[in-house]
Amino acid sequence: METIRSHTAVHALSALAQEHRLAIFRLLVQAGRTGLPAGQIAKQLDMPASSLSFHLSHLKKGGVVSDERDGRSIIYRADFQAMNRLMAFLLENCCEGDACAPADAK
Amino acid sequence: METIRSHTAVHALSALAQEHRLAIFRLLVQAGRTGLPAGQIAKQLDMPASSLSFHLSHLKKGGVVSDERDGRSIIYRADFQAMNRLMAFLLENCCEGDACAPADAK
DNA sequence: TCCATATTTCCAGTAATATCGAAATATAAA
DNA sequence: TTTATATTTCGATATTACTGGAAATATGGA
Repeated sequence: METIRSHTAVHALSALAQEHRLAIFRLLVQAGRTGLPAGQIAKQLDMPASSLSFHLSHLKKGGVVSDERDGRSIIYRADFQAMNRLMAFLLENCCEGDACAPADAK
Repeated sequence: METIRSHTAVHALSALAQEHRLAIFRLLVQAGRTGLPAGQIAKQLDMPASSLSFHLSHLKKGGVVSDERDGRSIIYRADFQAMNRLMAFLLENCCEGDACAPADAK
């Protein structure tokens, strides 16, 4: 797995660091590979189309979701690879190689 | 492992969603259980004491680091348990129980 | 072509966040 | 008790983010 840069991680994190966007992302996580069209997300989370669109583009720029047009809908999906890279980055080189605190903390 | 609430996750994520704070956090991750005094962090990342303090308190409020006074220094440590909870929350109930996309994406 | 549906872009107002010097606080050493 | 060190709080300013209605764009169906 390739490693990411710090500012890439910041973008991903700030994409997720907002109630609405986190809710959108988690909905997409649950939807899995199938994903969800924007309209479905708007309906399930009860938000105005313009707000949703604003947040979706933020999530996309942050690299944590992808989009694909399907007819007049646009399907959004969580990017699981990106998430795994982000998590690896957060705990990179942890604990100076000692008995690993993250692992023990589980 | 207990589960966290959405707004707890947002606080943790926005704590990490900033270049300086992410750098501080990753430094603390590398330091492991030992942690680092604020002054050491300031020196290694070359930032003004007031800025560092602002960011440290943000990280603390976000629950991703803890602090402990030691003489006139204050030792900061990454909270690995909190991180594990956060990561679990992000991928909660993924993929409707199908073959799991996050696992495959590794 | 003309209309309906799905989504995005634009805009302006409002709110939240980042910065860092100076002053304040807490602890330890002389 | 005076002085030095470590860190935080205050305050003013600058920047960035959030919101949602209205208009624009893209697609598909009649």
